[in-house]
Amino acid sequence: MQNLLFDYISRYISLTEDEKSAMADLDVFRTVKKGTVLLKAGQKSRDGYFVLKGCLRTYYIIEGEEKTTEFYTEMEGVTPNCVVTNEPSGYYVATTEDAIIALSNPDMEADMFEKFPKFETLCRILSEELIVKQQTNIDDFKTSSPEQRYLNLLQKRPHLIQRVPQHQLASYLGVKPQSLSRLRARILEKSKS
Amino acid sequence: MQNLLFDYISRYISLTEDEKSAMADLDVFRTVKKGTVLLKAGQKSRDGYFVLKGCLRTYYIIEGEEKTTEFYTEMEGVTPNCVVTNEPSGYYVATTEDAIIALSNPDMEADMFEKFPKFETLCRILSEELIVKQQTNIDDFKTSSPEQRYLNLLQKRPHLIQRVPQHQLASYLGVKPQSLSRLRARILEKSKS
DNA sequence: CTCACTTCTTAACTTAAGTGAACGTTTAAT
DNA sequence: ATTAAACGTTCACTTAAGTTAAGAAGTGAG
Repeated sequence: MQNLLFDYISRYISLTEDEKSAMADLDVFRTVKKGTVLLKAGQKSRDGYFVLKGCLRTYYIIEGEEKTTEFYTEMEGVTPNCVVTNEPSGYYVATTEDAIIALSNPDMEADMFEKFPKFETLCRILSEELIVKQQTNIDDFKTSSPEQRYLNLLQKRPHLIQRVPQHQLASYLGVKPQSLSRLRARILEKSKS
Repeated sequence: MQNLLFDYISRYISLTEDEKSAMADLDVFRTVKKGTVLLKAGQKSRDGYFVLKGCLRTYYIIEGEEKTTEFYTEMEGVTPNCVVTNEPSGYYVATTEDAIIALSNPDMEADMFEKFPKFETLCRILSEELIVKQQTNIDDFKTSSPEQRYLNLLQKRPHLIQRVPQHQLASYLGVKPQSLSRLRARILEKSKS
């Protein structure tokens, strides 16, 4: 597990043995069973989650209905709004599979930043990269129809379609499960002719 | 202008006179006429834009149609994807009004980070904040209908509706101009009864 | 192993957005 | 000032998503 994380970080900055052992001392890894809710809407938490294995899902409950807004798989991380704003979380975070995650929190980060300024650079770079990814994401969503979004997902994250329940996927695509079924049937129909 | 920017930054970190004058030396301010395209899709640029006055719009041209994805007004900034990824820009950036903006670019930032590490902290904090804002944004969009989005906008950025042409607003809300007209008529009808 | 529950799909009907067109109004260019 | 272009609204029609309901398939708890 350690190595997965080190390899990931090494893509951005080089790590000395000192830095690696400081990270190891933090004891950040957790194994989490499928279906575990890590954070509930309305709660405050200081924890960010980085997925080493498995899948996390963020969702809202609006008028009794779950609205899935994102899936996080290997080498992706979530920092819930509450960690940054110190207000109650807007959404739930749960595992959709058995998972291994790394936890982070602002205090831990501040410590690391002080000891190893390099980590702050890492975080800045990761943040900037994430901003671009998020922007691309929202732009793709805004500029395409549910059908296009599904085809897009099929291209960009084909594994997701296998890995997560259809009704969560539907909600993620911004439609009802029935519409996702229909939309897939429609696509299949087109590809025949 | 300087002071607007300093005041904004002071919300996050305190600035010494040294730091202020280093910033002043950068000569970042530009006045831009309404309708100016600052960046075209397909181009590479190293410039980020921070709006001091006026309004910027980002949009795609997809199958000959403009798709507006965001408006940036006072004290909001855009860093086009190309600045971070060094790939061609996905979208256009243009002014919708006469504007005063501050330019930034990675080289300038790197210089400042070296001289004043405080600025890297500032950028990290701003980035983290932006990530949360973006997430909230996309979540709101995903979990609501065009009508709800319009009502939401009416609450959160009422000025935008006055400031910006309807067809750009429609596109921003994910519908055609005709649908925005209809949707507004529908809302008006409801509020009567 | 069975029963209950969740999930996925299909169908018929309703509602809202897309499309194409018309028309009056505003804006911009010459 | 005139004229063309762009803009916003309305309408009739088409298409796709929401809703409600039903049934088949898969899953899990006891």
